[in-house]
Amino acid sequence: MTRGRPRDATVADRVVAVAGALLREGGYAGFTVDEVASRAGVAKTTLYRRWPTRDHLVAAAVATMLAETPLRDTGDARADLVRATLDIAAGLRAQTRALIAELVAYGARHDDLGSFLRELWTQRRQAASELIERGTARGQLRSGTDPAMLIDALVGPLYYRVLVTGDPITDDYVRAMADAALSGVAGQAEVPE
Amino acid sequence: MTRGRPRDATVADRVVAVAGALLREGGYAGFTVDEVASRAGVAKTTLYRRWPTRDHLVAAAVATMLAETPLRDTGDARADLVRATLDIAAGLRAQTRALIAELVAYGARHDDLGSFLRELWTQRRQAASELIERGTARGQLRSGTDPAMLIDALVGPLYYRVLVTGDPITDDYVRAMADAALSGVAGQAEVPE
DNA sequence: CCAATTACGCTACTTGAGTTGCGGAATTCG
DNA sequence: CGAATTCCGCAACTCAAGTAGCGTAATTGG
Repeated sequence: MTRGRPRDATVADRVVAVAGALLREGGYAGFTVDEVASRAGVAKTTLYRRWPTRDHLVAAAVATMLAETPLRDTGDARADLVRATLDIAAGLRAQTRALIAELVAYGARHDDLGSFLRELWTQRRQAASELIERGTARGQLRSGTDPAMLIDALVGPLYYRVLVTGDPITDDYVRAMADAALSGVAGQAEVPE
Repeated sequence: MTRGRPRDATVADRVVAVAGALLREGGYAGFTVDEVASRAGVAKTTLYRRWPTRDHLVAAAVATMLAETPLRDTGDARADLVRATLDIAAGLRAQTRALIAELVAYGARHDDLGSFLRELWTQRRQAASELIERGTARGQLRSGTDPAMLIDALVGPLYYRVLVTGDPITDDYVRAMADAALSGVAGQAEVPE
């Protein structure tokens, strides 16, 4: 069907794997496109034919690194949300702050890359929204709770601490903040238990 | 007292002014050290003798750009906090997202620069903390309110929206979120009015 | 088999960040 | 004044991101 020489299907996998390894090794520093190309046994130009900038390459590597921590729906919306928030906090602690910050900066630099990253977050937020709506339907959260605002209230302070203030994120902190958000934004359950 | 040739005191002012102008003009892109040096009539080496990296230079320029929106204490802690949060939201809207994101990334890249920036935020947070404590003392906020957590709840979602999700920040959104934080984290006033 | 087509590798290039070395200018102390 | 000291400008350099041109390999259609 397609006329010319087919793309080497192994290139993408090899490159992303090498890129991820380099990021884990030396973090943001020590990540050069030349090194990725050399280690993956690919010409730099080939690399640029698939990922238009270094930032795109980093983003691709990080996207595959994001362990998909699934969002469980046990029927207790509050407990599930607290758990999910704790998971996110753990992820933010584990992944170097620098990597998160770089990703954010990349997203701001390139519109297309920003859309790509926002797409990633949106998928995860979508699942959380549905969980919140089910919880609302069950009467575990105040009716009229805006899912987006609740998510912002739960997750926003975490990113703020990691990216801006640098304050530590303890599990106690997360729990306290989640309780506050659930009582403030989500209000009291109308039909307690 | 000091022996050798004194530093040209006008250099810093000129450079920071030029840097700020360049940032306003072309945003993050189009900001090159060479261009700053050339426009300020200073050798690039001189520039690097004062600011160790380009990031430091950008940070210095932005720091002076930060219009010090004062935090007023009218005696009504809740109203003052809502107002301050609206001011911050306005600032986040005005300054290009890219600039904020770059600053965050810079802070993550260089420890020293990160400390410098965190120092900036800390100063402003300190003033807010004191306002919250006065409000608590007046009984306008639940006693035992943790100032840091309240600030996180107020401001965190804003940065989260700007940096991560890209969702817009309307005044209505800010007000709703502030109300929720003030009822959730700060609880009800023990001595209403 | 042959032409068109597409992917790949290689070399060389441009641009901007950051460094190095040196000579000259300004200032203080003796 | 002269020596020590510190700042400045200049030119040349290294390094990494990203680009351009060209030759070649692989594949499909005729």
